[in-house]
Formats: sequence, C-alpha cells, structure tokens
Amino acid sequence: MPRPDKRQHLVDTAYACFKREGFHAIGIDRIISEADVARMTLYRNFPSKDDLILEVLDQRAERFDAQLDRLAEAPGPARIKLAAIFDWYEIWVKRKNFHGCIFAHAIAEYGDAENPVHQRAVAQKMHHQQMMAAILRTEVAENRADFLASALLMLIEGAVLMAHAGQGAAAMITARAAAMALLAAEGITP
Amino acid sequence: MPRPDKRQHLVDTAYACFKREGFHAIGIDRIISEADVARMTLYRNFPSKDDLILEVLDQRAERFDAQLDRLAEAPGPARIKLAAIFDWYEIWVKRKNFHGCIFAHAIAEYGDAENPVHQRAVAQKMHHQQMMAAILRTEVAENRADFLASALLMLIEGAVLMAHAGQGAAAMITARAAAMALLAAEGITP
DNA sequence: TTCAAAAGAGATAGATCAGTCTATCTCTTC
DNA sequence: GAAGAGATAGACTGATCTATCTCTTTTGAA
Repeated sequence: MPRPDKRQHLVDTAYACFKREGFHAIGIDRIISEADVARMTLYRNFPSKDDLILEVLDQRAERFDAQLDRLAEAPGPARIKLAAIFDWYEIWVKRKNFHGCIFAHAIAEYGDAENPVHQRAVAQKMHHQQMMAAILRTEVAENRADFLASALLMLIEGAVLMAHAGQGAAAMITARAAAMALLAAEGITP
Repeated sequence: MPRPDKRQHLVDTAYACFKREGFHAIGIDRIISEADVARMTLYRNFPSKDDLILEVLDQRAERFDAQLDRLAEAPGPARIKLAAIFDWYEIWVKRKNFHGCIFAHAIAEYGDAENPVHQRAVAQKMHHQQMMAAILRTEVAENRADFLASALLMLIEGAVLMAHAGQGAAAMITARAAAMALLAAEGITP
C-alpha cells in the first residue's frame, strides 16, 4: 500500500503547479521534481495525470465547501452571510499566490462537457450556487433565491476573472457592491 | 511575400482549433492539417505559434469591437443599448460551436501578467468595460458609470462561464435580468 | 534482526511538440 | 516558354510528453 503522506504531498504540489501554470502547460516531470518524489511514486498512487488532476480538484472542492459551509452556518441574516462570502473572496484574490479559480481554468482547458475534469469543475460551481440559494431561501421565495444565487455566482466568477486580469481586490469590492444592490432590490436588507 | 489568403485561412482555422481544444492542447500539426496547408506556409507567415495566437486574438478582438460598436451606436437610451448587448451574447452562447470566451481562456492558460497573450486578452476585457462605461456616462455620473460597467462586465463574464458550464442561454437571461435590476437601482430606466 | 512493501533512481518506449530545411511543384508574369 | 516567387510534402532535429519497467535502497513492523 502506498504511503498516504507521499500521495497527499503529490496532490498538494500538483495543485500548486496546476494553478500556477495550467493543466496542459505543466508536465509530470515538473510535478515530481517539485514534489521531490520518484516518478513511480506518482504512478503507483494515480493511474494517470488526469486522475491526479481529478484528485486535486476533488480535494480543492472539499476544502472550498468546508470554508463556505462555515460562513453559511454563522448566525445572522442572509445579507450578512453573503457579504461574508464576498469578504472571503476579497481576501483570497489579495493573496500573493492568487492565480484565478482552478475550477474555471479546468472548464476552460477541458471544454468538452463529456470530460470528467470538466464535469468535476462544473459540479463545484453548481454546488456553490446551490449553497447560496439555500441561504437566500430563508428570506425569499425559491425562484427569487435561485435567480439571486445565480446572479451572485456570476458576479463572483466575473470578479475573480477580472481580479486575475489585473484589477485585483477592486474587482471583488465592486462585485460585492453590485451584489448588495441586487439583494436590496429584492427587499433583502440587513 | 506570402499570400494573404493563406495567412487568413490559417488564422481562421487556428481560431477554430484554439477555441475548441485550448491553446496548449492543440499542436501545430493539427492546425496545419485542418487548414490543409504546408507547415512552412505557417512559419513563413508567423514566427512562432505564440505569434499565431496573438494574431488570432487581435482579429477576434477587432471583430468583437466592431460588432459591439454597432450596438452602441444604435439610437436609444443606455438601457436599451445595454440590453441589446446581453441579447447579442444570448444568441452567441446558443450557437452550436460555442466553447466559451477565447479571451477568458487565454487569461486562464497564460496566467502570467507579463505574457503578451495574457495582456492581449486583458486589453480586450478592459476595452469591453470602457465601451459600456461610455454608454452609461451619457446618463449617470462617471463614477457610477464605471461601477455599473464593471459590474455588468462581471455578470457577462460569469454568465459566459456558466453557459459554457452547461447552463446555456439561461445563464445569459439571468445575467440580463440582474443587469437590468442594477441599472434600475441607479435610476436608469428606458 | 528480518523481511516485505514502498520509495528512489534512471533507463526506456513511443508519441508528440515546435521549429528548420530541402527539394519539388505550381502559378503568375514577362 | 523562361524566370521567379510562393506553396507543398516530408524528412529531420532536439526537446518534451506520458507512461512503463527494472533494479537498488530505504522504511517500518513483526
């Protein structure tokens, strides 16, 4: 049985490589070199590079969900919870090693809807949207909650892209203001 | 002097390849094969693959700007012009060979801000934002126009991503509704 | 201490990558 | 029809890609 610490170290290193360089642009050689691990250690843990990518995405999605769940479970009205999500994003895009959303990049690089990598990334986005819809459903009707959650997700995705495109945290601050305006227009106030 | 029709055919074929498969995933061999053109025809027209990518992006940006300028120059209030932009996007994402925004993909695959491909894609997004801000400046103060243009661009980018992620035209319809709500909140009505 | 499993190291396969080069072909223009 | 320019086909280079195989060394538990 392969050692789980080596496997995890590979996943972490691969994540850093993929988000920095992209999935296609980085090779196995670079990943095992940066992880300081033998080639066969990778291939004993993962059948292929694509399986490594899937594991990276799965772990990032799990981590992301946990952090967002924590924000959603905090007490307070929907508007405060959603504002906290935008604040969380603002801190994220400010980070030195911010390179955009790895799930959005996965959708870009694996555009085919039949590709498992594509599907995994799409699932993360849909889950994000569902989580925000659940928060909103406590205060507005289901169809309004779905609309707002979809719009808020678009603002976030667009802001992450523009943050990556050089606008930095200013993009997320703008997105938050727009989100709050949308919530206010639906009668959702603190 | 190389024949301009061959060069243009290469650019068109490369565009189709890049948007379908991605920049790194497609090789020179595939491009010249699909263009049914000799290898040296490509390298006599473009010093490198990256230069071909830049030419593709430049031509797409020019084409995009022309189409958007046409919408912006149509008579009518800002709200109508902006709604027309969302309508135009809705038609686009419905197209059979829609594969997301090639500029967003370029930013994803060439994440380094120093990379010319990255810079070219960012320039297109900034120009798009400036164009919408110009439309809005006829009806609201400059700082509000800039805020709205930025928010609208985020809605569009997010909607294009979600359309690519399986939501199709519904994403753009949602984005348009959100955009109209934002405009209404700023006092911009037809 | 022993021993089996795992990791390391590196050669290797076979494909593909971007890019160069040459020899041949085709078309236009004089 | 000759000359010249551009296109074509394809061999070729050297690097890189994913993945496999083998052999040696290390590790950890009985």
